[in-house]
Amino acid sequence: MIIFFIEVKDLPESWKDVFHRFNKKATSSRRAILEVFEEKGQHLSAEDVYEHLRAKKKKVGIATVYRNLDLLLRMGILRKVNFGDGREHYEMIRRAARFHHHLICTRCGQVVDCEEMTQEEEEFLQHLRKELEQRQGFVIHSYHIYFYGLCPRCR
Amino acid sequence: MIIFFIEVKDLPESWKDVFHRFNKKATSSRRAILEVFEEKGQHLSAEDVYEHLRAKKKKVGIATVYRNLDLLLRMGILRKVNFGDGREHYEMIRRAARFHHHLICTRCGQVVDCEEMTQEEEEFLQHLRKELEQRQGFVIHSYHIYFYGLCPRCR
DNA sequence: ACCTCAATGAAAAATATTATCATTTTCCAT
DNA sequence: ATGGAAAATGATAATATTTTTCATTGAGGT
Repeated sequence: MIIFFIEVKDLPESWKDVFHRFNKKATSSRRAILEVFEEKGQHLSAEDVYEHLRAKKKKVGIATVYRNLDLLLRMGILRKVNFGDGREHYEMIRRAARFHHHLICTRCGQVVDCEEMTQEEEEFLQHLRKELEQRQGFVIHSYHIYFYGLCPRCR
Repeated sequence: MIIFFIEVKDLPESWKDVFHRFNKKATSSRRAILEVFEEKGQHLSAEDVYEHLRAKKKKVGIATVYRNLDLLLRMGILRKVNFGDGREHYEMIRRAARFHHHLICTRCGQVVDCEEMTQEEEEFLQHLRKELEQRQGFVIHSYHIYFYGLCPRCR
């Protein structure tokens, strides 16, 4: 019984610890924003997040949304992605580890997440990464592939 | 003598034909913008292009720069690239064919073009493309890889 | 429970991009 | 070459997105 209690209490609380590790306050806005990403998932713009929060009756100012998207970015919880529609989008890196690439329809703008790669693909990219690191003197910590084309409906 | 004349006259004129094929006028602004990309090269923002034009004593309104970047995009001469700095950048596709990836320093924002890939790399990406096309029902016409990390000075 | 400082909301400001419209330029037909 | 129709441009206004300001609120340590 006690073990059960610790489990359900501990799991949703873990973000709090993350904020504390960064000397940031685990405010209700921040938790609500993370909740949106966990529920609604992929690549949301600031406006998207703002709207989803309103839909959940959780009013957070748009400036706070922007501030916290940037914070979560610097904390390494979100990453920026861009589909050429004039606004920045964000997605959880935890999710990005599984859904790595993006396929973008250049006609209707639809964006599809592509699931994880095969072993072979993973190895290839490690190889390419090492080669670029040597050639350019960079330390590469991540990468992102965008594929452009026409979706089933537009082709 | 006649042949010589045709040659030097024809080569710099070829953009004119491209515009005509699209039923667009080969105006001096348009040619000046293309000249900037041919001289200054990679991934310029609208503002970058505008500044380079002024430096060349060629005054083109910023609105015209935006309009023509969009036109050249639709004509398939430029492509958009994005480095998360809040503005769109453009580069020539002709050049993109050789300089394919981008390496972005997440600390100072420096962007490095990476030269063309090996045969092996090219084959791998063709393979990945075909697989995605089948899995998602897309027709993929291009792709773009961004690598993120720290440049030699920031590491 | 209090106190401090970070976080927030509302609104203004800064940036980037697009639309409007009168004027200029291209280019086709003469 | 010249004239005229239509497209392109410049200047500016409008819009969209993101950031800043500053007074007020709230989190979390004591």
